[in-house]
Amino acid sequence: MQPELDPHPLRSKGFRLTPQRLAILNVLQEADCHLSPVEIFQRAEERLPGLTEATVYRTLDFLTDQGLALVAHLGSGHLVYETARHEHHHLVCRTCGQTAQIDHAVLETLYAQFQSSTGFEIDTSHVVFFGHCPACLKEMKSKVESGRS
Amino acid sequence: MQPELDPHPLRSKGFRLTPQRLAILNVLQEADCHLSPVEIFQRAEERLPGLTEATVYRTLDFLTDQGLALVAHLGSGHLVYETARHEHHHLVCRTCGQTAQIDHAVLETLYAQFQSSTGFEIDTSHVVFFGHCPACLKEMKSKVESGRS
DNA sequence: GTTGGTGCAAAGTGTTTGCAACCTC
DNA sequence: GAGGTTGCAAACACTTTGCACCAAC
Repeated sequence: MQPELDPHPLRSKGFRLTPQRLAILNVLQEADCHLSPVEIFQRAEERLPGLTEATVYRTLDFLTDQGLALVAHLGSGHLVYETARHEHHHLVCRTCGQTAQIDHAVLETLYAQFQSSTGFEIDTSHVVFFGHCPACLKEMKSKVESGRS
Repeated sequence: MQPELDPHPLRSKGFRLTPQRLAILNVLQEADCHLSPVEIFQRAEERLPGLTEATVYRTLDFLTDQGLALVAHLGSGHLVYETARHEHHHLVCRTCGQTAQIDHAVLETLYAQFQSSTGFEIDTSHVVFFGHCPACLKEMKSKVESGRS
């Protein structure tokens, strides 16, 4: 049964299993949320002193190519990465940056609609919405109130 | 009747109406699509020689704050801007970068669902989806075909 | 005339790259 | 041992900032 037990898809694809790649994968899996390259570097460097940022960038790129990591644009124009393990989506507050997760099921119907109207197939593994969180909404509305009459 | 005819919301808010701001606003409105800061700089600089990139960045930021421009993350981790005039959304191909527009109506139902489940109010002015365009999809599928059996 | 806005140039940030040494296979 | 990976350091692209001058009000 050994061959099927191989825990590292990288090996089976012919890539080398380096401490750097393992450290970064572990960071992503343990964080279980989106992290910026710098955050990933900091956490991985704790486990693997001597790790460099260049390697983090290269590895994140590599892991994304191999389907082991997902990349998204959560705001501020920069990229964030997360493990490819779980199927969920993000809702980001434009005002405070707070994020909420969206259940995958909610989007399924919508995907079908998009696909039939545009031919595009939505990347089911990760979608990001921008909006305003309840707290910021409240604040914005109170400003409007005080503004009129 | 003059006061009510003022065509520039900036003036009425107490901001100055400079050639730079007008040029950049015009570029956004005429492009009628998303542009990167560099593209905006290039186009605006044709109309207003001497314009600098620093001013473009400052102005885009300013216009976004004032609600006259919208900012979005369309891929590659960088920001793009567009006029706040029209209500549409983007679908970006992760493979080739091609974009499609999505009708606003399609999303309205979804927004309601999100709002009730998370309390977030989706930014109705701009949403971006990532996926794969028909052409790239076809290519990806043919690769899978050739890969198996 | 005031004060906000711009140009200029420099610095800052995040990311990529070339190359020799290294380590996984 | 061979070749894929990494560390190092430099280069790179994009964006922001300080300050003096200018122009819109």
